[in-house]
Amino acid sequence: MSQPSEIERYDPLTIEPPIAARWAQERTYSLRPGPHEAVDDEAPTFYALTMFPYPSGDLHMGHAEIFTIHDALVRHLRMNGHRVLNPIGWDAFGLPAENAARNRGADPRQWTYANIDEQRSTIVRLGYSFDWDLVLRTCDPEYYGWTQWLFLELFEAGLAYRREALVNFCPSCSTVLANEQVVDGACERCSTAVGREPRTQWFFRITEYADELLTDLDALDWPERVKNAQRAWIGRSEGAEITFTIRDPAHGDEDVVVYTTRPDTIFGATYFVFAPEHPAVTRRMAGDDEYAAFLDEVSRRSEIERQSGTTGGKRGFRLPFTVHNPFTNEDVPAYAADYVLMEYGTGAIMAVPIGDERDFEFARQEGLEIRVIIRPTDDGELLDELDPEAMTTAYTGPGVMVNSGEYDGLDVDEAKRRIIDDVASKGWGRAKVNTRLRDWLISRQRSWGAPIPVVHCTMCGEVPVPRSQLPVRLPDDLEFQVQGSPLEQHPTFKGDVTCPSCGGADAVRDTDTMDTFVDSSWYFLRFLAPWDDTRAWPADAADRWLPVDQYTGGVEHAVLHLLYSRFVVKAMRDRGHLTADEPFQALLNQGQVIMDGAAMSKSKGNLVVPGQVYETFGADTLRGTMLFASAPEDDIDWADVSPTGMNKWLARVWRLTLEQVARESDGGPLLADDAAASLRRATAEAIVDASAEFEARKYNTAIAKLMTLTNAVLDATRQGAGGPAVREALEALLTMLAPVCPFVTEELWHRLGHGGSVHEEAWPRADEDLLVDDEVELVVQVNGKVRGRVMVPAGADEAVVESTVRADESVVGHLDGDVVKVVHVPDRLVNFVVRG
RNA sequence: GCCGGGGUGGCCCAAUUGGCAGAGGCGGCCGACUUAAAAUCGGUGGCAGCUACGGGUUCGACUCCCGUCCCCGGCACCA
Repeated sequence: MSQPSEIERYDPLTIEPPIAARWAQERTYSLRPGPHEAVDDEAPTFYALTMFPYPSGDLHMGHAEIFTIHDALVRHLRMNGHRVLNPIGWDAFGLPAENAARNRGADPRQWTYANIDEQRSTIVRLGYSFDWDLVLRTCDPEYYGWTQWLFLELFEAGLAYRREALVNFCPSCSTVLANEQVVDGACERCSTAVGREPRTQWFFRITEYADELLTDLDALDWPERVKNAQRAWIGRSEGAEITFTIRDPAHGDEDVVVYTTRPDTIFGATYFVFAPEHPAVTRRMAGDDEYAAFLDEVSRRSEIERQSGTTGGKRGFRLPFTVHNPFTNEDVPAYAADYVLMEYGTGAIMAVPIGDERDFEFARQEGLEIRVIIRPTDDGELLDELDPEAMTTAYTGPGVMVNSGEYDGLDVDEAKRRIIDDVASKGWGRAKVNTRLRDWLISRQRSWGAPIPVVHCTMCGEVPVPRSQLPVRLPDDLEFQVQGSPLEQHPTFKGDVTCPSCGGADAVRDTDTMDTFVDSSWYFLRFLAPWDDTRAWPADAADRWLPVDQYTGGVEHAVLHLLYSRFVVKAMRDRGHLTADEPFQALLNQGQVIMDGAAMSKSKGNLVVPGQVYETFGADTLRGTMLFASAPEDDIDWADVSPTGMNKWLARVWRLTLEQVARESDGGPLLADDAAASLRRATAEAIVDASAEFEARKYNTAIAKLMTLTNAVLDATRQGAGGPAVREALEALLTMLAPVCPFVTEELWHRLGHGGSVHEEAWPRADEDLLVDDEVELVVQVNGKVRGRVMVPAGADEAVVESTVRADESVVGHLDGDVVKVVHVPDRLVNFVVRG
């Protein structure tokens, strides 16, 4: 038997770095031929993608988790014969770089690239098998020139347009603020109250695709909660638009349209509400100081509420005119109130307190009439009439119409249909589908982003920059420590341009940049050929690889990034640049890495960084710990996991392998036949079990199966014996562990005498013959309680089982009384139902 | 309020979807080796009443149904 002292210690810090360096240097994991090349090959293709990181510093634990899950998937797929596209890049434009520039005078480009270099070396060190020939950074002109191309495509399709919108504006800093820079309604830098200022902004017309974005969700293999979040965000509803009339002796009458999902309740409309900024109201109220004050208060308040998440009560303003309801032919009071939003529907509503909780609350608050127009029913049975005095909330359940003229007695659903028909035939309105999805505001008054490729000419108006002049480069010498926009104030960027259309000099560049979500809405396409300076992506490659087969990333992007990417793919499809309908077929949201039940953060002092782990135990231990801690979708509480335990297991695998190597060279003792047979069986079982777990991407339980196999090897070799069965077990163990712990498995594979890489091995197949049993153990239950177990021939029928049980003294004692029924599950259990 | 995910040994967590409740790990305790310690190795976990609680369906329920409690995450005046 080998003495422990002769066995080399497991020393990951020595074995890992050279292997990592070799993989990076030799481009071991580059896809060859590249993704842009068609291959005549039977290997199935698989596009695996992780949400690319933002380079705000070195990798954190969250990155390590997402990359580890992703890399285990990728390596497992490769071993199963897939041709895997596995690129990596950086989402490199954005506010943190600009803030570093403003606050510390750093050059955002240097700051960003330095962080990317750091992240890149950590990625290499941790053994993630990305394709280093397919790398992109969204802040490179070679990338953002094509982001600008995308803008032009959307512009030409009529999907990019400009209109006025309210933006956050700090009067003291004289700059526009992003939403996250507004804290409790004040500027985060100077605490001045932030105003909402109208400014002309670029939008992408994502609402054009609302229906398709909604219906196509059904076919995606995404977590239900993400699909639900998108459904809620799109917010489709069916109803009607109905025209009411403002009765205003002072300014004249005017038609005003409302949107409602409950046209059936129109006879209960006892007042009318406009959004405070509704043009029909602001026009009439111009010069009214009281109204101006109301508007101001409401806009400020809504900003605070939006930031703090509180709802508070409703603010209303009684308007000096009435509104006429075409159905009841009556004039009702008109209000402006903050609970009606200008951006949704038509910005005006008919208020039905009896049937709408918000209207009910406002009516109570203002002492307005609550008119009963529905008689509740339950399964068609009439219930008591509603009593507005006694009600504390609106009634939104089923019922029949009352006090509703010709519609009295109709079921609400029927009334709804009838009223929509009548509205249309009388010319008072029409059926209408609405969504709460708004067009995507992409203008950012920031300078570390892709410039919007448009020139504003006094003669020609908005003129897109010709594709031949892309990219519109960000100047190298931006001065960030200024008030307002650095791009706007740059000496030449804005003004040094002639109109691409008329050639006139009376033109300026647009000085806004695009939302960074634009950058990330198409990067998965650029990966197909990031070096190609003749096109954004090769269409044939897009057809070959899209949609992405597995996208892995955090839930924080449940709506925006994932929705924008879907929109871009559909728009590009309609422009003929690809044929896929969707960017990401399957989505995996990994859990968070937390600490003691709370999010990790520097300020809480509970931050663990990957370096602390891999510099102590090595990358394999970090990776193994991550995957073993929980299923990929579940959170990992770092306080509950044990890198030490993982490290001990890997050291055990190390020792067992080297002992076997030593035995083979010294000619050590062989296992007894029965020990060898039972180890071979354990190996076959482990292959079957672990393979299933890997297929299901349950890496935590997959590792548990590999630990079980390790224990079987340990058990078999306890007396120092070895032989082919041990080698077979170890080789199966190492190949299956390879996707999780790529370094130690590679090293041990070589120690076992193999010249090639373990990562190029095929996934092991179990010898099925080893798994068939002649005899199986059957559980014996009496009245559902386990009373014993018996050995029976595999596949034994009920008669054989029963006679075996009756011959077994240990259980037969429980069988006194009449056996009423026998339930037999072959090879599993038998249950005797006894009475008496 | 709405939507989603949970509640199983001291702890993290499994359980082929209705079929032996504990796989794997952490920790603890006991033991072997050692002069001793570390490392390594072995052993060790719920009694008729056990899977948050109360009912139900079933030969059989962690699993399905009804009700209740608690925890986490997201959305939230969208007419």
